[in-house]
Amino acid sequence: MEIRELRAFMAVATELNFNRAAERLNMSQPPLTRLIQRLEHSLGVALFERTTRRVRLTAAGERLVQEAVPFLAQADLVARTVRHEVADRTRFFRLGCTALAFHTVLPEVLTRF
Amino acid sequence: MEIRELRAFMAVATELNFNRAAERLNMSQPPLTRLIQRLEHSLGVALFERTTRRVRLTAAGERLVQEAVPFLAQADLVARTVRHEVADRTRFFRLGCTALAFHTVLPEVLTRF
DNA sequence: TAAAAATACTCCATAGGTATTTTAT
DNA sequence: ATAAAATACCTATGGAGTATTTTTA
Repeated sequence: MEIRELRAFMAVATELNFNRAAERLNMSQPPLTRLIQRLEHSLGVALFERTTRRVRLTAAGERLVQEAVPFLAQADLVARTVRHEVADRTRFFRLGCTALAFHTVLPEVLTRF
Repeated sequence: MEIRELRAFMAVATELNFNRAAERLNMSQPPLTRLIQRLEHSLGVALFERTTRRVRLTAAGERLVQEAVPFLAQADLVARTVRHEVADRTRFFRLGCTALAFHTVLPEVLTRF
């Protein structure tokens, strides 16, 4: 189970149509079908009941919708949190020096960081 | 950011050594290095400070450890929950029939499910 | 008969492995 | 000098696309 697969799953669960979901995901329908098949295989569970006319969620699929929404939200939060950690900790500063120092003292000083 | 990458990250964060982490993950060291590089790139953040002698977590890396542990636990929970949904709903039964019915009535009955 | 999912098939990207290089102690 | 991460390179797996087939309402 990968995050990418869950995003694809949510697109299909929302549209209940593989073609439209694929378009929304900027991919074509066959790869999306295989992505969902792979997810179903890795979970050992059918997520959709599909005929060529209708796509419906199975009970397991309904449950996954409930689980995936907060889970994907948490995934976004994790990424944002880590990025912010850097923003909070990184401080920029400018360092000026004379033309002479530029190729004498400066290189040596910089190697210490 | 993918779940697989986070698992690899946790292995390195735990071992603080790419070779041992790779072994633990049943892969070789170079692909692991690239996996971590990809994760760092997708987050836009350095997670480790590495020299050839020492691997240390950056501030962002420390933060990701804190985030990844419960996140991966939730990922496992999601998968288990979905699988259980099926276990709870799926009921097996045996269906016997005569040799004659096997190729007369039975096929037609089964097509209704 | 038409709309939509699945499959077949091809191609390319990328993941993984082995060998090598680089680097810090 | 050595241990360990990074890089180069190659191969093969698998991911994406196009075209086609299948299916059911």
